[in-house]
Amino acid sequence: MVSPPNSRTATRTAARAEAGPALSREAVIDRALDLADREGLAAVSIRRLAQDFDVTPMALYWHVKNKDELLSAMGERIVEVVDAPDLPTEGGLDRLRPLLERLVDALHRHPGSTELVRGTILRTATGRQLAEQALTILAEAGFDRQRRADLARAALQSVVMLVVGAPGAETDVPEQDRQTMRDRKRAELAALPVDRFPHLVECAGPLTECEDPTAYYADGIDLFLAGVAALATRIS
Amino acid sequence: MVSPPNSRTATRTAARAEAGPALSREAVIDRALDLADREGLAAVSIRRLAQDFDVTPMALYWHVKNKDELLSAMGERIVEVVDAPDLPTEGGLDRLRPLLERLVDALHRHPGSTELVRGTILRTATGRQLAEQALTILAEAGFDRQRRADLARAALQSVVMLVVGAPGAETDVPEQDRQTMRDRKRAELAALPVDRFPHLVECAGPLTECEDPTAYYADGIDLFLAGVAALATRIS
DNA sequence: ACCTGAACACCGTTCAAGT
DNA sequence: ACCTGAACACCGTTCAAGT
Repeated sequence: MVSPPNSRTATRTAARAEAGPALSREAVIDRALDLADREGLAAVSIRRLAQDFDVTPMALYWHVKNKDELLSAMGERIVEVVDAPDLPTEGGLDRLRPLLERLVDALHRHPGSTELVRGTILRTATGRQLAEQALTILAEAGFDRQRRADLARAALQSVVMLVVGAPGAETDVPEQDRQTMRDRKRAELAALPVDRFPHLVECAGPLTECEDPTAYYADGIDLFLAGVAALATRIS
Repeated sequence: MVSPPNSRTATRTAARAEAGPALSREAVIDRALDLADREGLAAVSIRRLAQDFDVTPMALYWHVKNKDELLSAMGERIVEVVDAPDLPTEGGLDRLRPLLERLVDALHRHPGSTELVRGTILRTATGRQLAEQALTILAEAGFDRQRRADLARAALQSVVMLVVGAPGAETDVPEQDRQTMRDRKRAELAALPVDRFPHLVECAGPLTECEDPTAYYADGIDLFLAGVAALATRIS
């Protein structure tokens, strides 16, 4: 029994059929994002990705410059899908809300890589568009240059923080271990001495698990907007 | 010419004299924190630390369980130095301010490792004390269990965010390259088309460099407290 | 109690070479 | 244009052995 002349290619093609699309820059980035969501950002390695594509590690270097560039591209990719809203000419600070909501939605699709967004947001087209819109709204609300820069930054960072810091967001650990991890944390808090940490014990549940993500994100955005609105009344 | 019987020990002792204190769990953690501040968290490796102590990598495993435990210990160490204030019985939500201020001060001492705090804060004694105090204040302000859990979490995370997300905080890059990096970013923003990104161009400076850190942190805490205060008036 | 030596399974990356 | 092979310098970690 002899192997067919191109058995190696054949098996590779078969593996690709399982693995999905052929090697390309886009495919690499998407696969890296999925991998990060499933097993954590630490699981993303050039060699691991190459294995998934049934290709040698060096093949990836044709499509991405190096690992740093891959990580940047992942962050940029997450933001680029945001469909930035048109900026109404009226509406005051409330016009910030749709910006933040859309960004949350985009980040929430890839929580495992959301922290990468922090470093890339001002380098992507849509990220810059969102920042420009935020700065415009803040300028019209009367904030000076320094203040609106800080508030725009805080807006974007708060959104990132909401996602990566959500209760029960253990994105650094493989998917199947996450619930175990949450349960362990919760039990740890619940077992604290009640006389010294009554509130921590009482809040063990809501501190370790997010029952209603929609409400969580809405409340998070509310908090930020309430803060900005309060500061705005102080200056006028 | 023969070497003295214990020449190896002698040179090692000499190296230690340069390197500082002898090997110990505390020393390892402190050195790791300093290394992270100078060269970024990525520069912290077991082997690199061992080299700094003039010792084999395996020697470290006597003092720390593994690298993960070292990273946790670094985060815990940063928080443990906080001298949690006594909680006044009166004063309302403003009592949150000293909590956040002291945490900012502590984090600010090790910006390169501050992100590690996110995962360890509820596992340290002082972290739990701060959280318990925050929850107490929020409970007395009338927030329900779910809300005060989310707000306490937001409080601690906002502080972390303020430090790691400060303009010009390029903690992932070696110390000597940071100014260059900031200048590059600023130039990039300033070079954007003025017709499409007028505010981004205008704010290129304040977005990439922090002129007055004290004011920056104070304003950041103000923003959060203003938000919480506004939410508090909505429920009562 | 504290440290070393040898070994293993990973990692990113370069460079010349293949098709 | 796109991929491979070989090689290099790193990394975390285990285990048995030394003192």
